Parts: sequence; structure tokens; C-alpha cells
Amino acid sequence: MALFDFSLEATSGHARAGSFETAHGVVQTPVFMPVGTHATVKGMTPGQLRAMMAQIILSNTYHLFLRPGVEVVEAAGGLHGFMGWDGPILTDSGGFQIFSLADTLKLDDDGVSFRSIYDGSLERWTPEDNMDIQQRLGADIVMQLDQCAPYPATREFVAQAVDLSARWAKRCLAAHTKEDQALFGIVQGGMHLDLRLHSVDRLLEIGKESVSSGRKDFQGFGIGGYSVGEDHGLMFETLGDVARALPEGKPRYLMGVGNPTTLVKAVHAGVDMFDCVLPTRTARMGTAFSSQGRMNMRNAKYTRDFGPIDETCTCPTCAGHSRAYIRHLVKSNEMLGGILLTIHNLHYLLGLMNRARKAVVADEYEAFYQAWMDSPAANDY
RNA sequence: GGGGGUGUGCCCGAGUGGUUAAAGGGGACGGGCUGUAAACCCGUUAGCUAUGCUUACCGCGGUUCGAAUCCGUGCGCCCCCA
Repeated sequence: MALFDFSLEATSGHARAGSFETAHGVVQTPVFMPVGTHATVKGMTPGQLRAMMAQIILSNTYHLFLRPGVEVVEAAGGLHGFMGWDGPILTDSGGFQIFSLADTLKLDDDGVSFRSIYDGSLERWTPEDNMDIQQRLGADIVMQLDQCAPYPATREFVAQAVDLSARWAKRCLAAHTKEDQALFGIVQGGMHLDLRLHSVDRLLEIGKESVSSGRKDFQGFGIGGYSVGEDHGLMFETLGDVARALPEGKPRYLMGVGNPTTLVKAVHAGVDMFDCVLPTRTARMGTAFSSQGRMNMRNAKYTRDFGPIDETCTCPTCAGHSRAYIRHLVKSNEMLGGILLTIHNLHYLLGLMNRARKAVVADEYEAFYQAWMDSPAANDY
């Protein structure tokens, strides 16, 4: 099987179980990708990530481009060599950062100018620049440069973002040459189904044209522009139709979504891949995921609670440390608190995706989904 | 024994006559976090029969229309000299 050929191994309703190969190993879906923005999943060593069976991690072009700079990462042998992680890596293009946090960005037909969050210096990317940077960073999967519309936004604005993203998708695809690296296109369109479907059509068309001229196709698709502030659940009014409009034989990656119930529901809708800072960030802030729902470990009720965070959890944190101890660490601002909770939360989400995959393979996803929705864990998200 | 200083809400601490139920910080308590500018941000923190009332700045007494703020006195603590 060629690199990145998506093998759809089982389906259960709309839910899918698949796999694809990268130069750094196989990825089995559905999969959650821990986020390591600055070439590190905050608080985790690569060894710890391996131990919790993280299959693939995400890093960020925007941040690495600004610091330490592409040259440094490239000289270190690419991201894998630089950070000491030999498993698959996906880099986001940085489009999300440019549009969500740079208030001084300037958009023109050819590209985007933006200011560094670190020192305010002016930077400029065309889609071709972005591809060059991501190829040199050397992740296994890279994302096209796109424009992520905020929420709320006018329909006109969202439509314009769809159009720009599609034009950039075409240029990214044309500029991408690295053979052992996959390029994913990104669907935009906000909460408008027709714009979403139009966005999908544009991407499929672009891929087709590229293939017919003897060049490569997108090897998967990101679904961007959700979880940008809209009401909880609004996404699901369109997500299923969007996911299923994408080709069956390519992985579908819902970008930036990571709370447990949303993952269960999105897999139900036909999504294969996820990334999110939620498990790691909330861990550092003192929140634990559990089969009983979210737990704020700062709460006084855990002061003398010497049981594990989650009785049903098999992670190292739950195996060796009590709620009372973790509460104490968090309250004392000890870094170990964040580390232990990060281990636990990632283990929890990775395990959830693992169980989801097994349910799909057994063709029991509907029951799995229902059981989740009826469980106390579902209420809290 | 003499001289000087000081005593504020759970803690530290600002405040020297009214706009002070009392700044600020800490602690405590609660909430938030979704392609990471986040080991971060926000709120609450005297009581009550609660758009008002009561109690509060070491105790007691006084000055004043009005005192955490001024005076007297007692007590505690700190520093210097003997």
C-alpha cells in the first residue's frame, strides 16, 4: 500500500474505521492528535506520548516559523529529529493563527501579511511560501493555507473565505512536491451548508484537475471553521452532510475539536481525525476528563479524596496518584499537577478513540454512541 | 527605668476627619478554557428578615453634625538608650 492511501476497514452507520501509512508509521482512525504547537506537547516527553499510544501529533507552522525559524528545524533534521518524536506529525498551516490572532493582517490576492506575535515584525506568506515552509519543517501531513472565518460572520464574509481558501488550495497543491508528505485541503463555509458543500466541490474539482494534469491530489481533507464560538451543537446541523460529501476513500479531519462528546458525535457523523488543545490545556488549568464528566481538581471536595481521578482509568496518573494529591499539586502550582493531568486527559481521549474504533470494527457504533450519550460523561460537555 | 514606633477584614498591607463595608496583594471558594501569545483568565470573599439595615479598622472613654483617621487611657507587639 502506498503512503497515505486511506484504507477504509470498516463502517458502522456513518462511523468509519480506517488506516493510512506515513513515513513514520501507520495511523489508525478514528484518531485524536495531541497538539504540540511549539514542537512539544506541553509537559509531555516523546516517551510519555509513545507510552500512551499517541499515534500522531500536531505541531504548528506559524509558531515554528517565527521561533526557532525554519532553518533551525531543518538543520535539526526536520521536526522529527528536532523534537525527538519519530512517529507521524501533522503541521497546521498557520492560517488559523494569522486570522484569529493577528489584528494587523493584510490580505491581498496573492497572499497575506501579518505581524509576529513575538516581536511584531512584519511577515508575509503566499500559499507557495507556506508550502515551502511546511515541506522544510518536514511533517508527514501538512495542511493547505486557508482562511478561517470567525463566528459570527456575515454570509458574504464566509463566502469570500471559502473562495480565497479554494484558490489557495489550488496553489498549495501545485506548489507541494514532497513525496513522503501528504497535503490536506480544507473545507470552509461556516455554518452554511450550501457554502460548505460548495467548498467541498471546489476542492474536489481542484484535485481532479491536478490529477488529470499528471500531478498529485489532496490525500485528505480538513474540515475547518467549526468550534469558533458558535453555540454548542450548531456544528452538527451541517457536519454530517459536509463529512459525507467528502470522498469515502480519504481521511476527514475535523480541525480543532476535542471535547469527548463532540468526538463521539463527530465520529458518528463520519469524521476520522481530530486535534484539540482542550485535553492538554484544561489539564494544565486543573480539569480532568472522567467517565463521570469533567472534574475541576481545584474543588474543595477533593481535599481528602484519596481515590484515583477515575476508577475505570488505566493511565499512570490514576494508577499511582490520588485526587487529593493532584488537587494539592494544582493548588500549589506545581508543574507535576499539569503533567499528571495531561497524561490522564490524553490517555482518556486516546482511549476513547480506541474504543470508538473497536465499536466501528464490531459494527456496534450506534450502541456505543447511545451508551455514551446516556452516560454521565456526556452531560458535562 | 527613659525615648520612639506600631496595632486595619482569614493573612499581609494602603488609607490621617465625610465620596470607606474600607485600595492592592495573598489565601480560600467557584467558574471558564475547542486547527495553544494560556502552568492562564474571570468572578465571589462581614452578616441579615437584603434597592435597606446591622456590625466592623486592639479595648474603653472622649472631641465632632460625622472618626479606621483627632484626644485621653489601658493592653499587646517592635526598635533604641540605660
